[in-house]
Amino acid sequence: MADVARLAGVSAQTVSRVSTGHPGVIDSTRAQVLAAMKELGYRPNSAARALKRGEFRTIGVLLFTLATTGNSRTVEAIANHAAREGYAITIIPVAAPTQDGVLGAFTRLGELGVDGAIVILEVHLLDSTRITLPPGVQVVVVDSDAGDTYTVVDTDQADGARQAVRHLLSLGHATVHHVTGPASSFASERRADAWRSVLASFDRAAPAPIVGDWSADSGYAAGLQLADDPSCTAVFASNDQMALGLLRAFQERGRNVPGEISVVGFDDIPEARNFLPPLTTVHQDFAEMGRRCVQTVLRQIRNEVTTPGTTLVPTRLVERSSTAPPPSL
Amino acid sequence: MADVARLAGVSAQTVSRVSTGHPGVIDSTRAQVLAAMKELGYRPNSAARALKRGEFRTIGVLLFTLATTGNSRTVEAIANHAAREGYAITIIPVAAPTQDGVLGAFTRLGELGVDGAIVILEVHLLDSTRITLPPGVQVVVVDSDAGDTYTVVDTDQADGARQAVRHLLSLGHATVHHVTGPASSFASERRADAWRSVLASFDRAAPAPIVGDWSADSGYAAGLQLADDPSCTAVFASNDQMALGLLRAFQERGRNVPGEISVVGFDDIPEARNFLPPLTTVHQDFAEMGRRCVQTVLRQIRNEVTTPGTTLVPTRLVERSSTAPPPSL
DNA sequence: CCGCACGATGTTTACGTAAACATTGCACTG
DNA sequence: CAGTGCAATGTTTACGTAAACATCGTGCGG
Repeated sequence: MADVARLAGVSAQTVSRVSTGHPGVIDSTRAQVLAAMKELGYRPNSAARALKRGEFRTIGVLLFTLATTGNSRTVEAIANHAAREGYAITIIPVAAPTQDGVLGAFTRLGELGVDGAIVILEVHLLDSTRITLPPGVQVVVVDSDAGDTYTVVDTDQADGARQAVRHLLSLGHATVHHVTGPASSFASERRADAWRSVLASFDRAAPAPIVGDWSADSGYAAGLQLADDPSCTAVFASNDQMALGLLRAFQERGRNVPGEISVVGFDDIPEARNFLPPLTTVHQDFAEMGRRCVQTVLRQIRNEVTTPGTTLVPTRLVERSSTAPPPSL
Repeated sequence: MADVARLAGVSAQTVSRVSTGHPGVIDSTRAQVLAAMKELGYRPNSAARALKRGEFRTIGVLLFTLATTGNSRTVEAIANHAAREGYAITIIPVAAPTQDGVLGAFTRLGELGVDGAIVILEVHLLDSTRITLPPGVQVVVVDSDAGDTYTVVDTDQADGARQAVRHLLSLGHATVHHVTGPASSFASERRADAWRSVLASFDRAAPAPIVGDWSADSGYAAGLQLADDPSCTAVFASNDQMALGLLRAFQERGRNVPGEISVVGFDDIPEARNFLPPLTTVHQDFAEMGRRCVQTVLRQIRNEVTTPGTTLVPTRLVERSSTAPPPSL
């Protein structure tokens, strides 16, 4: 900066004013400074800026994996909205889905130069008293019911699942089987709860759910099991990948979808409309998730206040060709 | 830090020594300092650290989207390996796949406090003379042939495509159709080139390729076209999503896969093994990609030298159930 | 028993920026 | 034409840390 000032024949402060776009610099001066900056290839040093300003203009995103569609799309939306607000995002991978892994990630978060953080983690990993948030770092949590402690933004899991199950029942199915995500997942738990409660509200017996792990393979395994149960005419899978596995299993066992069995997924990944048959599924608005996360953290950062509470992002059922009335009708 | 020093009854420098794990501090002193840190909830200020040390321990990742499997899995691997080396990663989304979008991203990169960067972009967006790299920022490029200018790490696209095409020819197919990715994609171009050259080396005519856009929908559209061509018995799709679309189109048109038509994809996304039928595809090792990217940038950062050149990550064909000899045999 | 060497700790300083305050000069008013 | 006010620019200082150098004390060899 000093070099630029010298070359432009002004003070360092004027250079600073130009580089921050401050008003009160006459055009001719500004032009000189800009020329000098260009000639010397000057770039403001962000560390010094952050030090001086006391803010980093960076948001940390803590997550365990980017491999799930939901996470990667949420992160993408977060990155885009943050960029629009002039914030960068830093990914902080959680080494292992354990208390220690989370603890380590939070430690790094604290050392990292971040004004706020978005935590995309199963909540039960968060409730440890050992985790101390870096002071001054505002946090927003996704996929969690910690609404009384943290600020939470989440997809309306329950409503999505309700729509799925009601859709199947309204087609005439006697009941709906369910393939869940892993037990550790809050989202999966919510969806299962909603599934159970809708069945209960219609006085239908809830078959024992089959526990999957989000992978298509686990859906396939579940499908092999369900295919042999002639009473099974409708399955609600907790995500689209598992639904894909179901479709394959039913196809291999000669059970026609949707003729004999209907399948509904969750997420509406882009591929879902090209499954065989095209999948009826619950659409999640990941872009909106990201937008609200960013909006919420930024509000907290700017106000320096934490307001616990949960924001729900609505879902909607997308009807395609994997659902139909049961064969008996 | 001053407060901690006062409470512990030592100098600020000693606090610094403890917090950086410097040797030469007697245990009793260290314990006092640590206690004081804990009591006051002290966290080192990373901006000041970065300013003093002249490094940020952060790597920027420039990309256009996280929505493709390849990108998100590569980023995940990058994040994990970087974390292992004590580096954080910052995502810099490119607003639009245009020169201006890229330019903006590079500008932000320069302001961002980053020791190096990994650029996951189509190369033709990079060759603008308007793009000036921030001095001192080392760059590694993915999905590009800019090996003479930048350091490039990439999947061995050509070899993967060659394996796919050779596999189909060795099954007895007279020729192989091809559904490409978007014209702007370097990876797609490479795969198409390899497809063409293998056909040429076997003296087979290359049918006109169909241009897709990576989406399953575009694969479906291509499939509808190909299904009506009775001479088409084998298709190589440039990614798995488009292969999925092909499968649906063929199924809808009553063309049995693999009985009448064989399909090969590229990427080996986790879902591919649960397609109908399970997809033969070229496996990409994204984790290895990420590892090499990080390794390469870090080497550059540490040596402060740029060594142009290309590192290729090998691929391998995974044979599943979507390929078989052509019906005539 | 003196002095030297080394280990432990303290003091000074600089990293690059921007806020706060100081100064300059010019236009406009009475 | 002097005085006033404001716009443009300059000067000083502090942000939190860690390297470099300075100091202190202790143990050991001669």
